[in-house]
Amino acid sequence: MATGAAHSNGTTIYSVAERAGVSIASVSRVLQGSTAVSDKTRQRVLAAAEELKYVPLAAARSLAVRHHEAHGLVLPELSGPYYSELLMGFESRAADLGQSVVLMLAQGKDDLPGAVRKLATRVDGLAMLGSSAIPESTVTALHGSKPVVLIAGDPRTDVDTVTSENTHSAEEITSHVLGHGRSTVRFLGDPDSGPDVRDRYAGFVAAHESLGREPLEPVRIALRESDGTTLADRILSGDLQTDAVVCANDELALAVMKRLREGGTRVPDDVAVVGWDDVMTARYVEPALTTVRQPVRELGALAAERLHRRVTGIAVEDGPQVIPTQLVIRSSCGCRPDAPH
Amino acid sequence: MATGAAHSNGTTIYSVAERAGVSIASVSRVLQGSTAVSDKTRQRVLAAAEELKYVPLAAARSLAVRHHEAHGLVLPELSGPYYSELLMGFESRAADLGQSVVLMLAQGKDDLPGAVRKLATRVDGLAMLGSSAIPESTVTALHGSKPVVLIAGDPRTDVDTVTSENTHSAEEITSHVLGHGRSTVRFLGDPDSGPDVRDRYAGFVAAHESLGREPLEPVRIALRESDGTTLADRILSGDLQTDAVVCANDELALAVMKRLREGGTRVPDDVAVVGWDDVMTARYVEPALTTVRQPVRELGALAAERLHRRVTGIAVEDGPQVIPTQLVIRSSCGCRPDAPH
DNA sequence: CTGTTAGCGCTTTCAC
DNA sequence: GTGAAAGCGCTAACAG
Repeated sequence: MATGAAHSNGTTIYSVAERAGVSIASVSRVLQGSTAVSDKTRQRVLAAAEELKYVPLAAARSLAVRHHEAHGLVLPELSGPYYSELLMGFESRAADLGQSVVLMLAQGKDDLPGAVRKLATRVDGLAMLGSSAIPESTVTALHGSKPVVLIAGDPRTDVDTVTSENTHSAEEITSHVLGHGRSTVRFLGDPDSGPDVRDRYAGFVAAHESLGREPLEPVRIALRESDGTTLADRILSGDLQTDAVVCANDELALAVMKRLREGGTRVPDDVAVVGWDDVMTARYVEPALTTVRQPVRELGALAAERLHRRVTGIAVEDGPQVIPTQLVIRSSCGCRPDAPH
Repeated sequence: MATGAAHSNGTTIYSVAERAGVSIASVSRVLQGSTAVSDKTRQRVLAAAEELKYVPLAAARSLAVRHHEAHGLVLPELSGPYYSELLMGFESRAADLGQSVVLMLAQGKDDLPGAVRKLATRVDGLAMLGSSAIPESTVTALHGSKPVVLIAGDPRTDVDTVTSENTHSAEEITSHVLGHGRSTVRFLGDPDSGPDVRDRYAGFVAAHESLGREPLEPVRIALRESDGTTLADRILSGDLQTDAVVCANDELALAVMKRLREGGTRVPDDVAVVGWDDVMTARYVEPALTTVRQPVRELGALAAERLHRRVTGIAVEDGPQVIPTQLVIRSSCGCRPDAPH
């Protein structure tokens, strides 16, 4: 075989071997930290590799070893701090484990299943977010051929899942609002948009029931600023009656609160507002937003680790992994600043 | 050669060929949309591929064609909306161009140059952000072996660069503040932290000079919330005198403004505050933040496209590419709400 | 139009 | 301990 040129650096295992005066097998051995190699050979190879700044071509290595040392991650999109944090956690842990991460955003792909299958072709496994943007069928189809871990999706028995706690925290924050003496508290968000919103609504319902109260139907709107504004207008116009809203995320809560105040409604006096996520803005607004903080970065890290264990075949305790969240009491719920509860 | 099993789907080009009753060459041909293939063969192959859900193994293909159909992107980190937007734009355009994106975050890598070299091994080219977190030497080293495009870095002649406009906008926003009759306006941010901050300061200086005023030295602090708070304390204590601050980003501006108000200083009456980026929070705070909006997503898309052109050898108009920004006047500069200028 | 075959760069037996 | 050689799955000449 010829001493192939080409490739990024231009240097191949052949160049290194030649330079070191050994066979490519030896080069491969020392670079893989493999078995017995004489110290002399090792030195020569190391030196040559260093001088040539040799880095094995990933594709060639992948083909030979039949894995990619890369994790796939598919997220709906990237707006807001949630996905970014998740991604940071994921990338960080993946990198620690020596895995590259190839990222794919579902948004704007017209053939998501196809794109995912193509993605699967260059990674050892993939993590994907459970949401309406990423149909469960997509993960089901993959599972069996490649390890998959579902993030913030439905706990399933057939696929690894990592989630942050939803139901209990939702019950807690709802109870807190109810505890402020509110009578008509509404849940803002569509339980069908994804497992997390669904579970938060479940907690909302539970809080009511444990007090013997009748929970209201959810107000099914998307978790975007614009939807919050529109909704606030409905409250202002008297179209929707309420004295407290439990929002499925902060973006929504913030938008509602802002518009409500612009319209002359007092928050929390007239209507209390609470959110979910604890985004940066939450503590900047007046009144500061009561919300639930999720350890999102950790969630991402966990997903990467879990995936890696599956890929490498390390035994993994089965079952869904759920990590706890934290209620953050500020003022928008009716508590006074710096004097919660 | 045996009919290899293995791989994600388990199906290889051999399985497809066998199933279709043709040679692997024919399979490859129709799948590459290559030259003359009989309609009959095409149908059979297509059918077989479909039934087997065959997707070529990326590594094998890469090795054969000697490119990866993937773009690398290295970012410092991912907090705040800036990088996320950039990434979304990049991913979106890259996907449109049929490129996967493998992402690397500089943060936390102790051997960044090494990591980048390894990354370079699995992509056709990479885009990286110009910042102090990613030394220019890193890109210089790569350039020559792989196409590189620098985002928001120093316009260089040896490397492709895409940037959003800084100096002129900075001059504009500073002039605006000066126009409000402020006498001691300060620039918050470290010009040495990166090309963008440096250019913004240059605009700050220019604004002063064109009015025959003496610009103050920059207050060199990092663009983080905590640094803003600390700085606001210095103003409150009288340690630092000023009646207007031009901040190098919104996060900083927001933090300063918040602390100032907590300390009883009126914004904008006592001190005006303006920022840069137009993050979500900017329009939620009271007073709403005057700032500069950057088309960040577009910047990312541009980077992906430029990179792709380089990779594929399409002729590219040389020279730095800079896209315009937009001054967003709200109230924190001294303008009254809904009655700018 | 189609099949055979020679690599792409790397890992890994298998002999020596 | 070390080299020769056989693949990994795919593409691209090269003959028919």
